[in-house]
Amino acid sequence: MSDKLDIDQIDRKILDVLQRDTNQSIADIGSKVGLSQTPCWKRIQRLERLGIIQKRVALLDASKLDLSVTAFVTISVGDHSEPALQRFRTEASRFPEVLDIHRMAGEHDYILRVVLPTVNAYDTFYRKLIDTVSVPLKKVTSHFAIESVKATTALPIIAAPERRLEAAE
Amino acid sequence: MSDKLDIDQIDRKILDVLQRDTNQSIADIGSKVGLSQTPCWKRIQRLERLGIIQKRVALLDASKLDLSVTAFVTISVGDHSEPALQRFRTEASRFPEVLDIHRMAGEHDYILRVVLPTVNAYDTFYRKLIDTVSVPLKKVTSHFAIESVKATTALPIIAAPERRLEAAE
DNA sequence: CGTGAAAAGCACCCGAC
DNA sequence: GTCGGGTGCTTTTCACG
Repeated sequence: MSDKLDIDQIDRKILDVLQRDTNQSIADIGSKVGLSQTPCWKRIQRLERLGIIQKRVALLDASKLDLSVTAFVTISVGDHSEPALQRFRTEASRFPEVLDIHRMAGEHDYILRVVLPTVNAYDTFYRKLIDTVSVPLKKVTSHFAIESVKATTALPIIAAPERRLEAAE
Repeated sequence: MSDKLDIDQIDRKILDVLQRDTNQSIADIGSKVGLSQTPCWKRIQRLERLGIIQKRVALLDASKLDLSVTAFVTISVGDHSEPALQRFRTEASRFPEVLDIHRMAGEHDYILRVVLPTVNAYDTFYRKLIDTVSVPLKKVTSHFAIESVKATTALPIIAAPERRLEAAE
């Protein structure tokens, strides 16, 4: 009824292919990982059943949707009681502009990644956030990203690809 | 030959559905946004052609893949000349552990989001990074995430859903 | 934009090897 | 694990209103 969580190298290859592009037939994926349709399909089913494949989604181009401002907000809360923390989390999570919330070790309690159309909108968001969480925030600092150098959702699951020696050197 | 970048409310609904789950038939999506198959399909094609839908991917569960450590690394580079910056970017981008690189305004030059199996692995990564970029780094600070409170790839594209009044208040 | 429908491809599920 | 095959859903493409 339940599977062990054994993931071999072929499973990892399948995952790596899928986390980069799900627009491929199972036969295609199979040939990329050295498997024929049937077993490849079975493995994918299993990986989905195990929850290792969480979901399949479309990634959109933020800049083409008027969402050019990314900000990281570091927050130190003033009240560390459980109910206060819980309230902070659920309230902050409600904002669709807040894509990620990480609880941190050390200096800050939380880091939020926020995406918005303009810096102006950030100001509005910022006030609404402080208002809504109804928890005293000790320190809130905003850091704005100007440019995205790299952005991927693909996890490093293949045994770190050996860096090839540059041919041109 | 080319389309204007006009996205109406129905397009946004389609995008919102797709950025949460691509495992649905076009008929399903259509019914969710109030469209029948054919026009819904045509809109999706257009959104793909325009590059607003960048790609379709599988999202994996990092914790089930032995990738429980997330770190944010803030970096200030010592040499701001173009070739040095360029070298830093391309070299840092090569690391599969580095999921995101943002160029920042203000205090830090860059923020990296790094995913790794253990804190031990972070140490190895850290040294390799400093070694590889071969650019003097003025200041490198590591911030570790202990817990993920929220994590989504879904952009806030629907006109901010009005916060409903809580019924229980 | 809608309907209806046809063609092709694919996911999905066999059983045999 | 492989292969071949079959069924039904879906995508993709029509014609027509």
